Amino acid sequence: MAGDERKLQILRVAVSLFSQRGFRGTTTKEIAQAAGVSEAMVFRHFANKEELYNAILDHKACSGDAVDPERMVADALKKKDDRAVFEGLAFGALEHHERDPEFQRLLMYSALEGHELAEMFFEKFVRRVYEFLGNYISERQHDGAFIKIDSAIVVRAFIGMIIHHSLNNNLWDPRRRLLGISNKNAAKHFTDILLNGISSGRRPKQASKSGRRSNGSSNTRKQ
Amino acid sequence: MAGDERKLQILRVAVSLFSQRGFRGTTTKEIAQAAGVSEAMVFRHFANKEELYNAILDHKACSGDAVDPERMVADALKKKDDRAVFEGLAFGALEHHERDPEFQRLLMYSALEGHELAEMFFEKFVRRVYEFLGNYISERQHDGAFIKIDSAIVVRAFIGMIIHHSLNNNLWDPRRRLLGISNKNAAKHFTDILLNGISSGRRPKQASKSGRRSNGSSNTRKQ
DNA sequence: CGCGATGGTAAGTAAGCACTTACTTTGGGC
DNA sequence: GCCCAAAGTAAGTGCTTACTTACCATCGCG
Repeated sequence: MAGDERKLQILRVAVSLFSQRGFRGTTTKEIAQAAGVSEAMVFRHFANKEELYNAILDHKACSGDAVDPERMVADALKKKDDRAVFEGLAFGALEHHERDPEFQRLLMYSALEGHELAEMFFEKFVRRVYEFLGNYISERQHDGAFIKIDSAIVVRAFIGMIIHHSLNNNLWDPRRRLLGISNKNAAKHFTDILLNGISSGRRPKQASKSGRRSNGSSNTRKQ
Repeated sequence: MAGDERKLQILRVAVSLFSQRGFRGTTTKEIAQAAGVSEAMVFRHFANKEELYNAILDHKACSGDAVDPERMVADALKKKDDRAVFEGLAFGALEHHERDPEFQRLLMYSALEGHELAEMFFEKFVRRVYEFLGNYISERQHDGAFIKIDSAIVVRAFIGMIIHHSLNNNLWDPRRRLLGISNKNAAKHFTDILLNGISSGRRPKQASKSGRRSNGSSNTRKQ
């Protein structure tokens, strides 16, 4: 196998293991075994374990995975289609986390263990979401569409619903014992709550066509 | 130092270290040193590292820390004072997480590392919150006070705002770069958004006395 | 053919790990 | 004052860890 090929393969295997067990909990031997090579090969491609971990950063940033949430809802932003903005962001994030659950674990471990990866993600991603979404909300407040409230609080509330839901699905309750709904439904209902929560004036009380028999332990399953 | 005293001290030190570095990342030597005793003493009181970790469970459950969120807002529930119910829960949780930030880290590590502690917390705490809060919401929907929507989704949305906010304060953004508000304000605004979001009929558009100059990067500091 | 760059390994090494053993100190009751 | 249990330790044990060294194998190329 060619050098660069092997290097990438080791990195991918490492990402998977680091996301499962964290940096401290993953041994270089495990990584080598999972990649089907000897430990020495790992250290030929990466000077040490730390460098292997840091290489994830560049890989995740450079490879196609880098999502730009602002561009994802760019036209909705231009059209001031609030529902499309928030639901689009929510759905995009939920789908992303479902497709790549490893990444969320990796980030959580990274934050807990205090690695650069978490800090970088925060700076390059989270911060920007707060900025552009906060600005959009401010704009709509100026339009009189939203009530007056610190836009950062609104962003936190909305991101909170989404991230917490993903964290539940990926980490705490993967069997969906508490709540099992499709990402589309989740995005829709979170958006409903938020937009109703911050919209000013008369609101188009939605017909609740998906309003459900609502007892506390209902467990909507998708499909 | 008496046996039980020392045992408790070792346990407390262990909780602190486990919360900082996780189970795998904490060595028994470190625990012993932090407790000011030799490693052998740790193993006199706890058969092995795993048992020491599991002892945290009993300790956290038995000691006064065990909060019953349902009882905390019991009279608000009885009076059907929606605002008091949600704001009380939010404020209680936020204060608890601020006073004992170790616990949230411990839980996150526990969930990632797949320990019993996380599972137990989920079963004994999270599940019950979803149940009683879900039931309350269903009741209020039946009263016609809230719109029709799966109550579990509402619970998830609200818990999401709170937990995500605490997680930001404790883990991702302890310096409050994105949002620095008092727990009281956070609880109030999250409750505003949620109650506006799910209340049916005419709503008492709150006067927004605390509505703030709202630009995207505002950074309200408490005090 | 030869030969050097490249992909790969077996077998280390020193430090660190959870856990043990064999021993010393201490303090309260008779 | 003596005794013994309980509190405490120094110095291991065997295993694992991150990382190294010294060596093979295969291939393209003159």
